[in-house]
Amino acid sequence: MGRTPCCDKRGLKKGPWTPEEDEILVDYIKKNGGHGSWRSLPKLAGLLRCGKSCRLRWTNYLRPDIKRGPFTVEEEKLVIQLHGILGNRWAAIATQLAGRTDNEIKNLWNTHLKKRLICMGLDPQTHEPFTSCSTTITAPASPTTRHMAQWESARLEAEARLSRESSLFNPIPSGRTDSDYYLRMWNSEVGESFRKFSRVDKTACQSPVSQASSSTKCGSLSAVSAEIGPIFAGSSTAGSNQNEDMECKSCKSYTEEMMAGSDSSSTEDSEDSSDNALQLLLDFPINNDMSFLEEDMDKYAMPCAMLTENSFICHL
DNA sequence: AATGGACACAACCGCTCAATA
DNA sequence: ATATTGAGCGGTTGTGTCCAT
Repeated sequence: MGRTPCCDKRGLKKGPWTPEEDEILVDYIKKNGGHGSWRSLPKLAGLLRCGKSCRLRWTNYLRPDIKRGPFTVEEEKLVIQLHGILGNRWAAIATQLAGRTDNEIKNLWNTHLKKRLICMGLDPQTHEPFTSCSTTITAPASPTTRHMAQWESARLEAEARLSRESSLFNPIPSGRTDSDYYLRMWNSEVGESFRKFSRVDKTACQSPVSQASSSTKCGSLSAVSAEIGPIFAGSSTAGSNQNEDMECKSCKSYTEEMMAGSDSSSTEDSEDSSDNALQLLLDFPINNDMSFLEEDMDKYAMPCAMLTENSFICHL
């Protein structure tokens, strides 16, 4: 089927919008209680712009609910976490960040976060360590890289468990994509537990790994939280400060903080629960026991996209 | 002060999808 | 069932700004 151009481009203006054009567009939308048909809007409003251009200008810049200004640390963390689940689905990610546009998030990712992950030795697309191979996971050479690989492994395990536990209660409806499912999950009670425990919970930090392994069979939401908590709390404490792992603005400083966190864990009071959590993370087996993924795979209907996205799990 | 590279952001392009005739 | 259209999405590019040399 052929495609006609969205508009007759002859005589239409391109490039940056002027304040006058912005005003015309905003006035028109205000007066008409909405944009109506984008295709006809430019003509009706008296703009020499393509409808597509008007829509983009409105949704990315002029909309009254747009939140301007730099991204907060929490927002950056959320983008990274959601990207790990949703991939490059910027619009879907944007729905989780009030006032942020897909374009803005995409730019943030391409200019900051992607580079940060690369510096951390992680593939920005898969969030896997670059060092992983198709059959085995080998320990990265440097402690920092190894640490990040462990962090990622912990994240993937938590995601997998979260998925499996949640699927017991909310089977994926047919016709919905896996990532939609994860987004829904993210907004669910389970996701809330996930997010809550991604912040440091010192009590949970003291929970041993055995708690996590035993809870995989109990199927309760609290159990999911209990097992995710220690893992993510551990990851969060890996930085020099709790929950500060994404705060540094450069890869260098980030790496330094990671190193500082690792070093301190061996010297601080062993009763410190956050240190216990850090130790737990550092002791996370590099040849991770992912057997939990193989158990009753069919029964739990692990979404294939996730397995593909986290390909090394697939190959274990 | 001039210049060139890096960076950040806005905007455009092309594709896909859903709705509709 | 098929063709057409409008809207939305993600990738890419263009441009302005900053900073180091």
